[in-house]
Amino acid sequence: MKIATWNVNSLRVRLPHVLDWLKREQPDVLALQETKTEDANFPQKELETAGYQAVYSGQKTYNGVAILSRTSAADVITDLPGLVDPQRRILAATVNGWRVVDLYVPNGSEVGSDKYAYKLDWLGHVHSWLKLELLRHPRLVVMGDFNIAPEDRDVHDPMAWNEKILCSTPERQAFQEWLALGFKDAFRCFDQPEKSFSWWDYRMNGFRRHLGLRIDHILISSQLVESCRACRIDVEPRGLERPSDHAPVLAEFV
DNA sequence: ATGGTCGGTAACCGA
Repeated sequence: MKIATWNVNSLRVRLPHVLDWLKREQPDVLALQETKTEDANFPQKELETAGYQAVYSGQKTYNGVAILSRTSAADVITDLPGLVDPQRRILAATVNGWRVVDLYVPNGSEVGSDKYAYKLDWLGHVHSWLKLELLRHPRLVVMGDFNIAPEDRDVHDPMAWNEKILCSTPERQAFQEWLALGFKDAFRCFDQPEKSFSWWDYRMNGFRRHLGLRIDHILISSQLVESCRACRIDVEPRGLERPSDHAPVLAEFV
């Protein structure tokens, strides 16, 4: 079983990269964020031709999540009980006996802003729901764009980012509270290169200068830890012409 | 030096 997550920043623009990457990596599951595509315009045909089924929860201009899979997805959820939110950021489905949760966590804009309050509130709601989801589905994967760099080693310049958005203590605390439910950060289950990042700002030549953050994550439930064999970030697509600002993250299981 | 670059959509907003 090979699973992956990728914030594509517009599926329409990135479809060629996604199709190339699917062909090369052949994941069983790929969770996408920021598809920015209404469901009616979802490129179902192109993905089917590549051998992938898709479930999705899209909206125009902003947000949008999708789960691509080789086998069919069941029990699809797009909204949480008690969380009324027009923003399409959540998608859960059962694939091949695995519960897969695809999240596009709010960015939060700036510490102290309305969007920041929304982010923390959202993280709290999802925390409560994940607690239940973990009871229902012992084999649970939660992956996506978390918009949180969990530790200073996940930040190219921790001093510059100190208590800034994506790095603030309340955000990191929320991440730790999720882990405390019984998840492991798959990436940290293995030795990794220093300065491993998954997102680089388009501005300031961020990628070329390695000015990145690790904000895209794969959380795995305890039951899956034993069978996890690898987790890595594939920086290759970030170097392509007209790239997403995020790189895909993959995890492999026996 | 508080900038810069994308994507979507049509003057800016969000990231």
